[in-house]
Amino acid sequence: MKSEPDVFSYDDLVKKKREHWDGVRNYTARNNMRAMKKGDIALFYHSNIDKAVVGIMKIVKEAYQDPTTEETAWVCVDVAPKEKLKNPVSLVSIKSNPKLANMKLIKQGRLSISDITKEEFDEILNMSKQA
DNA sequence: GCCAACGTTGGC
DNA sequence: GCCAACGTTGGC
Repeated sequence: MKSEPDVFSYDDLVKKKREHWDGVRNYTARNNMRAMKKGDIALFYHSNIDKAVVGIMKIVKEAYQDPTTEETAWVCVDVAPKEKLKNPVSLVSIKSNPKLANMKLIKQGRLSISDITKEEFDEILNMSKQA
């Protein structure tokens, strides 16, 4: 899940303990949120300035009506911080890792919420443990 | 600041 | 139902 860090960063989430992931106005991203289950984990990606995966979150509330709009088409989920990565995993390093060549993050760059395989997730975690 | 990618909208 | 025009996102 992507956010611009100058608007809402992983550290902001840590401070707030939990937050609604609202304002999504893209059907694919919305469908991905609808597929989320309570207890699922997700990566927090800083777009624009950082361009790096910075932390792990967990889904604490499944998709419900987005309070920022009257339109019933849109939903949000609630997320909470789980673990901050010791070393952020940059977009450049993700792109240079052949195991991650098929990641939606790369293949569909504009999509703000994309799904990820367990293999990709584990690979990102591995990379975050290296300096 | 530019541009590529791509989703959305509206005319036909 | 197709497609051109337009708007938005995000990397560079």
